[in-house]
Amino acid sequence: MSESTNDLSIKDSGTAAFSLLHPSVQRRLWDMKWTELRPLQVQAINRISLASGDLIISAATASGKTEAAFLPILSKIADEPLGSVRSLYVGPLKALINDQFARINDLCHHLEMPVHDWHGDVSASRKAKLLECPGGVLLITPESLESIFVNRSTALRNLFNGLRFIVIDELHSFLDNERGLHLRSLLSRLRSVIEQPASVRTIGLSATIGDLSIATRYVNEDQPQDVHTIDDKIETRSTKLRIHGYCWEFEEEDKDDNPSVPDELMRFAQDVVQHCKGKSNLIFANSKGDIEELADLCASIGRDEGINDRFLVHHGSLSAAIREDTEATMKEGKPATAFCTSTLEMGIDIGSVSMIGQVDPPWSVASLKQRIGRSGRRKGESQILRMYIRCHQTTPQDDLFDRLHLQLIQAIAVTELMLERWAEPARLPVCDLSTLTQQIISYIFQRGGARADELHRVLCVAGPFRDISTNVFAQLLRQLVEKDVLEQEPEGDLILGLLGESLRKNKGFYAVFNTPSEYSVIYEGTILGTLSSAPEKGERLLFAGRRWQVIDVDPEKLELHVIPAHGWKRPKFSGSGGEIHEKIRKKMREILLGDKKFIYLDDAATSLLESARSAADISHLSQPLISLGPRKTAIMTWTGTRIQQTLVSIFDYLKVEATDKQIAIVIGAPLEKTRATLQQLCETSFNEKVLAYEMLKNGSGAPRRKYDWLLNPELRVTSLTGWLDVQSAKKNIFEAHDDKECTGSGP
DNA sequence: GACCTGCTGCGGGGTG
Repeated sequence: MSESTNDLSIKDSGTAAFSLLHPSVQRRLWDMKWTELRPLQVQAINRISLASGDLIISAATASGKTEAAFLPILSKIADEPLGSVRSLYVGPLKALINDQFARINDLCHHLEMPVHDWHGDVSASRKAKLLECPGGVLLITPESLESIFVNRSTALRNLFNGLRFIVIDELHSFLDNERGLHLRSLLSRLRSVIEQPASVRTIGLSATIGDLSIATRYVNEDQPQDVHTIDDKIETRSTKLRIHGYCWEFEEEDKDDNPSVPDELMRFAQDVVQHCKGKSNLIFANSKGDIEELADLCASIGRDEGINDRFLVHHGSLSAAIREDTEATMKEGKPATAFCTSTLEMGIDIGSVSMIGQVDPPWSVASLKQRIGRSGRRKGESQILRMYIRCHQTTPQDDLFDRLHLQLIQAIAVTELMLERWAEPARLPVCDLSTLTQQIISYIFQRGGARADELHRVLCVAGPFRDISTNVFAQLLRQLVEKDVLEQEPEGDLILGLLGESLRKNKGFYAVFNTPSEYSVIYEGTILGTLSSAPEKGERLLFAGRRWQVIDVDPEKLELHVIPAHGWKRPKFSGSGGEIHEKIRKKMREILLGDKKFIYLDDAATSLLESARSAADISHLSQPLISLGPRKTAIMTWTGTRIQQTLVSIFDYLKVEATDKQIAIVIGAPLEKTRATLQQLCETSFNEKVLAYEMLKNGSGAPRRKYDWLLNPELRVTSLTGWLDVQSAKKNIFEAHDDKECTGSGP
């Protein structure tokens, strides 16, 4: 080795940590001309090299988390012989795995360490190579890990028997959804296959999250208190913020093929183009339709004004080729703006971005934080965020909730909460019988059959489905036998029935999340992406940042053929939204009823806030109940999506007409009658099951999971009761009701 | 009113 440690100026704090690394890893860092280890990396190296147990590294994007984990991991497994994968890396995206594969391979330059990747785009021959000679590091998606359990069950033990580390990247993206539950189940099943599961350490890499206790429970449910956390909260980059307000009369949808563009919409798009000009930018919007529409409008303004910047699109309904094209253009570093959904929120490297735009408020503070983190990644640069908020033009005769400009108020609320360094704590999913069903099928197929008590032990006692009682589990098994998903053999073993076998054979089996079938949009044999519903033949269409005309619709093959055209029409996508946390709505109350000034608002936003506040004042919004005329009363709930939905189902049950108005529930009854209803509500004790039945009957608001259609009503209700929040809903009403009694004055 | 994520086995045909 020609270099000596003297050539390095790795700072003192890092020297000791550096000395803990394997000589070949050290040598690679010299090659790469690293001059220092970041504090986060020093901590992680010490922890992984010198201690035992699980670990969570929580830090902003681009803080060097991957190296923090893999420098010491590679050092520890460097001299282990082949014969088993030593470190399993699970990532949520194929693109992320490709990125990380290159980075980890790079670190292994001087090591005799194989690095394997396994996901849907990896060739069968590469997969065969791993199966033939397992060793080193394996990077994989949860779905591909599932495919190993289903299709390579005999190779499982051989592959993983000597496993030492499990790394879960972007851990925050797994905490509160079915996919994360799926992954937990797979990892728990993996441990049950290997000889010394206790010696496997789990390391989670996460963006900064609100509540680390959920993440520690995710990583080690038995001993969450033993999970060490490295929380790198230091945000050295400064943030520049601006909220721009716009206000116009929105047109009804579904007009002709060339809708006119209102002046204020034009002003908004021109502002976006001005702010973006000559730089690299990401503009996030809340819907794919918005993205297509705005990208088209900005591109045409750019052309008219002779601006050479590119305006691109990126969202989940576009083909991989188009998305990769956008990513590549962004990476080039030439002036370009990508209009995108949360597809560009996570850690894929798209180079340096100078400005982040957000059209309308984001649904969560956590997501806003992630988005801002994508800008100002060069040393010394600040993060720049511009929010563009579109509001309805209103007159005093309009609906109260339109006059409150809730979009703007929500934008200020998430901004304020972000400045307070708060973010939504995740909630682990409860009573997810759909994902449990998928795991039952998977386990039975892996083992070629299983007894009921064995299934229960593996999935519900050792695995993550602990919140499901023995009784409900038995009911579920009976139901699955009834539906022919499972069959019981005379000796008592459960095997797959006809339906179970066909579900398992379907290539969609490996994912636990819902994916409805959609139309492919095709131009000259190339698939541009997908649409959930087909426009009529001859209609115009904005798609993938270009204008098209539909020339053929094939409902059998689900194909939509298009040719370039001039007119335009916003495309329709289907989707269900997320949940808004109650703290955001509480903050909105504070903003609407207070008089605090916000320096980051532009003039238009400031005057919209003023008019919202005066509407709030005139309508006595601080009161818990507001009369909206002879037949309508608003109950001011100021709470999150889940409690709102629970309250609506309570009113449905009481046969009272109720509508969710974000910050309130509007009752179809006069004030006095509503007061009586609330009195009744406070005195009644509700059975959650009854409410869940009510919600199921109305078919609205409740989450729909992939295999819910296999459940009978009783099991559906059981899984819904885990989602409803009756206690908090009643508390919300109690407080409002008590408040009224205390103040003794109605509006 | 609204995001995102993932995917195997097998048979047919072509090439060296």
